[in-house]
Amino acid sequence: MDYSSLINTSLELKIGPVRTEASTALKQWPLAANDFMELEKKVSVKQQEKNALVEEMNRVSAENKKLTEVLTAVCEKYNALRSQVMDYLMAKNPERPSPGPNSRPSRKRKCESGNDGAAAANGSSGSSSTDEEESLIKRPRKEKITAKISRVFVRTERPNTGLIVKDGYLWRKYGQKITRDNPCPRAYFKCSFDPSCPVKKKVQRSAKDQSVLVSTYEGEHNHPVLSQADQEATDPTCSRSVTSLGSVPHSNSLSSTGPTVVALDVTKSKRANEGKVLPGPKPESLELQRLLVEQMASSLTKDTAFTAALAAAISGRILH
DNA sequence: CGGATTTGACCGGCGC
DNA sequence: GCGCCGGTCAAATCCG
Repeated sequence: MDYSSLINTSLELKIGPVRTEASTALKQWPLAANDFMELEKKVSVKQQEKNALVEEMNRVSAENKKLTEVLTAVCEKYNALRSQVMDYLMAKNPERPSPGPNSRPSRKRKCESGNDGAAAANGSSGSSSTDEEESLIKRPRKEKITAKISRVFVRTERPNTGLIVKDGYLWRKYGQKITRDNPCPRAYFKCSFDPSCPVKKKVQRSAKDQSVLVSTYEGEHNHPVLSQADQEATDPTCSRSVTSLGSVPHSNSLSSTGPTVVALDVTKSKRANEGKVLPGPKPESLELQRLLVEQMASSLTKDTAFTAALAAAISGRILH
């Protein structure tokens, strides 16, 4: 990305005309010739400074370009490494996350860690016969649910729209809870399209960035995604792009080896509630460009040499 | 009036 | 064994 092409570095300082004015003045008032000679020298010095500034700006632009490339590479490597670590941890200790001083936040039900949902049902084996019947009913379902876990990040522009992630399926909210590590409530959804569908969904705003909704899918749908007509009947704001998003729990879920992290950004969608998979770097690059322009403008205004040249150009134009 | 949502209570796993 | 915490249930409430 060449920022120099984005910024007009010439700034149209009109230094040239100042020199011609000085030459004309020389002819008209010979007594002031020495003063104008000095002025001419100063103008040429300013011109050199301007060239140096342009050169410096080009150099900084090239440096920024290199840094952006390095940052992109680092991000890619980080994501790859992170998924490898997750795979390794889950393969090494599938029942529980690795213990440690920070293990407290990960103290969750086993079913969330992606494997042992039957343990919860087995825990009630010592109770009454009705409980046993319940656990017999619940056990196979839980085993199914914990088969696949996927996680989806959805950025939303409207923080007050609630914990609704349009993904092409029908969900019924059955609970909401405020968790310890996040001030935002977590909503629990079941698939309501088919009562026998074992899929569950948890939606919670990210603690770090509350514009990001984190939805965690557990299990696999035993029915196809809603048709476009069905989606529009249930939610008129749904669009074709939502249909593609609806396949996320299938296409991005992993086996019990670990969760998948998918970054989705709907801020660029025409409608706020649309979900759309977008390549990450593009909006970031635009933001980076804007930031760079602002920083360059800021540094230029702080540069006394530049402001002096600018003042000379303006005064020359006014005198002219 | 029926389905969806809300919300407080309850259950069970887990760490201490 | 106790208390904390996440997950689920179910009655109450809302809404079209």
